[in-house]
Amino acid sequence: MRIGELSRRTGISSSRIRFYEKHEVLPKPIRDGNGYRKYPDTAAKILSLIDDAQRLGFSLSEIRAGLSEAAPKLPSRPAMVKALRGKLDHIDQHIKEVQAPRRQIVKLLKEMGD
Amino acid sequence: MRIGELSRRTGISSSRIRFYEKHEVLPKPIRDGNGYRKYPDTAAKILSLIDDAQRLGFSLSEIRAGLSEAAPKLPSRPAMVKALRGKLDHIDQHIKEVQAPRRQIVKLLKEMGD
DNA sequence: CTACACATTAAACCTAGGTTCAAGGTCAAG
DNA sequence: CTTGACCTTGAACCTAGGTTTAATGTGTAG
Repeated sequence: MRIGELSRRTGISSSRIRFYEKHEVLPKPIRDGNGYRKYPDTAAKILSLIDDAQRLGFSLSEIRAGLSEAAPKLPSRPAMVKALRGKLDHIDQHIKEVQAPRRQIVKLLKEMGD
Repeated sequence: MRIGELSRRTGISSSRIRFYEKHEVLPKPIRDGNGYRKYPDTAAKILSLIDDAQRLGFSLSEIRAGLSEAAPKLPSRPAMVKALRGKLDHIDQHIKEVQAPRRQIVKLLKEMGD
């Protein structure tokens, strides 16, 4: 599929897709005779993975690192499991970090007799 | 106190303090005869509040909004309580948002028989 | 042949949140 | 009266993560 369809399928703008390619987050696709990018169906899955990861708070360089480990045989089970575990740890760490100040706020409110 | 001491006390660089003033996050201090900024002791508390709020994931414009409500009588109880409650809600919302994908990862890992 | 959607590139622009720089003023100590 | 630490300003620069624009090529339908 071409970049426009990939964009439509994933809801990610073409410029963003090119941006990811340029910054080596998304692997370079092959080119058609006319020079157009030609993506395999798996590209949509990879893009969605990237999008999900970003929403989980991963930076593009973290995603790049995680993806190059898990890729190129993208749905290779052990790599996938490892990546998922990594994400889980990342989220849990994040929640922990955010709960310290949360507890402090609760304490403050309690002290204010409220 | 002058900007250098405020910076030392709070661990926030002078340029960052000037940046906050310029972007109306930190109230403009009075000026000394020589034009130097002269801060009251409360400035350190306000700055620390800003710093804490940022670490909780608030943007400067959210902080600006929250602070202008709570300020200028900074430790006015009802405003303070309101601000703290607001922060609490914000954090809880954030945790909620992050837990949806977390559950999905857990589910995926389970499905992979792992 | 023309129109129109779609593709290409490099480069400029944008927001957020700052830092760094250049050119200068102030002030206390020696 | 010079040195050094501190202060002032505006403007340029930086990273992240993109979007927009301009100039140009491609492919298909009427």
